[in-house]
Amino acid sequence: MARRQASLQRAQDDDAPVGDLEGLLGYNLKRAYVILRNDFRDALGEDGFAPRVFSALSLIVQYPDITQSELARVLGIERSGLVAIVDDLEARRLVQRKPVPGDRRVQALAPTAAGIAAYDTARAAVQAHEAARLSNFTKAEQETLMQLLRKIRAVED
Amino acid sequence: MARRQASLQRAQDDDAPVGDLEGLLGYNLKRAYVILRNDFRDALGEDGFAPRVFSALSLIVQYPDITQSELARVLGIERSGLVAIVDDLEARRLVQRKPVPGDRRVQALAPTAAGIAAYDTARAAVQAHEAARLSNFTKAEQETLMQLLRKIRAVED
DNA sequence: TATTGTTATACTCTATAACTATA
DNA sequence: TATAGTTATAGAGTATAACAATA
Repeated sequence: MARRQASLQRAQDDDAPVGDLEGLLGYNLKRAYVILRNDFRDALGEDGFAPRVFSALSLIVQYPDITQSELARVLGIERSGLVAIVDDLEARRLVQRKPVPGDRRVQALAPTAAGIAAYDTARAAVQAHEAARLSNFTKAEQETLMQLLRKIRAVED
Repeated sequence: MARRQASLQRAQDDDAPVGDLEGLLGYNLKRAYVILRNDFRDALGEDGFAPRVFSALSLIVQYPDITQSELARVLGIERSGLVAIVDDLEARRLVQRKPVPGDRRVQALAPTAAGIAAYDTARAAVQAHEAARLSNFTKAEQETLMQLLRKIRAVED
């Protein structure tokens, strides 16, 4: 604990906190995550998709007839939380719940044509904002960062 | 959009989503952040510090007599949100609000002896959990990851 | 008995706006 | 006029528990 009682000058320059927090992965992840989440909202505008809704739509478009339970598991959220997300997408006529022959408990989720189009538009906007945010990164740095972030997930208990 | 209608097999293996989302920084950040946040809670236990309270305590311990406004700015949150955090720390007798001679609007924040001890304990626990989470990372990878995450903040608007 | 989708509920996090006391 | 701290409030986001229909 040698840095205690140091000056706050460096922190006052920018909004870069100093000291122990800088050395903690959780803290650095949180700060970076908040920046990207705000970028996301800027990219999709006032009544654009919430991040979770975008992620759900992405999977429904890419894996049509995915069920809600599968979707919840893949996204790492609760089934109950998915209801409002799918309600949202269905209210916008971007996704449709369909009965599955052979198991009447299950609802398969399929994108409408409008859903596919809306997803492509949103994805392009998000990707553009991310590219702008990473404009000071080399391609190699971008790839390394993504790879290391995925590596954290690889060990998940 | 070539991957559309592909199989969900890979996603079903683990909880690793596939497709477009994997290529988005925001998504990868969110997933990694959630893992580290859960680790943080495991590290500090049932009624341990919330992440924000821990961060505030960290700065108060390292920069005693920091004001609430400075603290809010450094942490990137609103002044109003800091009240409950400092209330929490003061209720636990870990931090004290002190009047500042010369400007009676300001409250300086100072850690108590118990606050310093509690911080050191908590920090050690968090660091241990982070080290465990990163056990499959080389030292160089850990350093690269931290550096790239900080680099995202460096361009913040 | 177990699973899918659902509802109800509550709790955390956080931003906005307005207030007060000081400057 | 502007700033520090505060209060009230509301909106996300998300987890838990319980339920009905179905397997």
